[in-house]
Amino acid sequence: MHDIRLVRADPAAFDAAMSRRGVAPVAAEILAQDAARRGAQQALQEKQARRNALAKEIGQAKRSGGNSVALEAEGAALRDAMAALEAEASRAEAAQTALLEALPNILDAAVPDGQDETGNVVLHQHGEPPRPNFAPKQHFEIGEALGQMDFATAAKLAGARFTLLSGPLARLERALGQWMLTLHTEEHGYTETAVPLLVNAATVYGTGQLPKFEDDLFKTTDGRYLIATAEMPLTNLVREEIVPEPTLPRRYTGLTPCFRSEAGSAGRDTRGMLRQHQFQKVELVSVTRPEDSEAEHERMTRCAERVLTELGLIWRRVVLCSGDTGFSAAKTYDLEVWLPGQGAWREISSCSNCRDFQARRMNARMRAPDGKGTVFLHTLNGSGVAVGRALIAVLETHQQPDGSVQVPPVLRPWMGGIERIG
RNA sequence: GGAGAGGUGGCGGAGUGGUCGAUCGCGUCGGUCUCGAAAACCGAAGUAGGUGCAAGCCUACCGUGGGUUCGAAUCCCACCCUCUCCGCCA
Repeated sequence: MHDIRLVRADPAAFDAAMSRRGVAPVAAEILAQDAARRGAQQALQEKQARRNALAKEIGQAKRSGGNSVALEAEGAALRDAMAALEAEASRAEAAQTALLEALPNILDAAVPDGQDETGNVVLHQHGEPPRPNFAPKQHFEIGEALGQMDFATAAKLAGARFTLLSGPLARLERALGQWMLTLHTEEHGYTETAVPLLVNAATVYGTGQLPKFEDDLFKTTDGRYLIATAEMPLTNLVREEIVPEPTLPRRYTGLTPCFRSEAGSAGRDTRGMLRQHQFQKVELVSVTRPEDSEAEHERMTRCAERVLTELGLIWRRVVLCSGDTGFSAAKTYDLEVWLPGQGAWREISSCSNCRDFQARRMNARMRAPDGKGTVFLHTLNGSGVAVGRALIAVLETHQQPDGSVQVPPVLRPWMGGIERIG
């Protein structure tokens, strides 16, 4: 959500910022609604003031036994006049809000221009894609050969885009999640948080998936939504709060299933467990003072990168271009991992600085430094990392010619000490 | 799911149609006193919108949204949430 004052102050700059997002100019219409709202509100408030004065006079008249018939008649007329003004004020406000809440966040100046993912820019690479002396398999070939990854049975249970893991692979998924959570809580200062997986509309609105992206979510019969990411509940922890500044930054992490209804709708990645309706993810969320979010963004991304490094994966950091950056984000780093079986870089983490965009939607604030009023917090979220995709990367990266898979040393304590699967 | 009670300012808790944005207590902040502190006393202190160069002024907000009324924290309706008891249940 944008600050209307930003639009008022410089409509052209606002339209220019939106044009980077491919949004047609909207400032003029926003300002028209704003003017209509203010006009109606001003007139309404004058009448409200008169109504309050009348009510007092009538009260006094009645107490002293006087006649108040004329005053009451004026009040009745006033009430009717106010109804129209009130309707106009709320109509204009709703129209203005509808425009503002549908607009994506303003991009950071450092975000490169580009239409789609081909415009993203690689900033850093860790390791080189290896050239193994055997033909590396894709994760589903490895998992199915092991007899521990079963898509047919998952389809029987739930349909397409679900995965059934069993035995050591099921345990490997658990080990990955447990190890990541422990790393972030014990070494990165995040607070482990167990959250509801079903959330209400206000929560979904707060992080920006509503109202525009409702179709991407699973909705329950009672009007709730399955979380698409733990970002939703974790970020909304500060919704409608005025957070004491000394408690910032707040860093939350959680391991949750994520549910995405849109996954697979484009027909991409139809084989394997890369793109599923349900997957596990360890999420990182930070809430900071405005001046700290940029540094926090770097820090958060490094926390996610450490996960990949310690798993022995080949990865690179990419800054998303204007056309690929998500709705709520001002700037996003994707971490891409090299998948030897697929022979491609694939996203395994996405770390975004949303600045005050979500905080405005949530009304999440802290006291202003000068003591006058409040300022909106900054929120950030990142995968630390996607567990399902980490499983894929571990399988493809550490596969052996005989079809077995080496367990990365950091996971062995979580795997009962075994060094190899298969 | 059934029955009942309740949601008021940071917290507790008054207030059941008219100077109530709201008594009071606690907590917080500033001051007086003190060598310093405590106590005591005095004072300050919500959020947002509109308007104004500003000081300020106006408006809204007593869970949320409607309604009744000249006037609603107070009456009516719906919804949300909390608590107690019963039932069911991992």
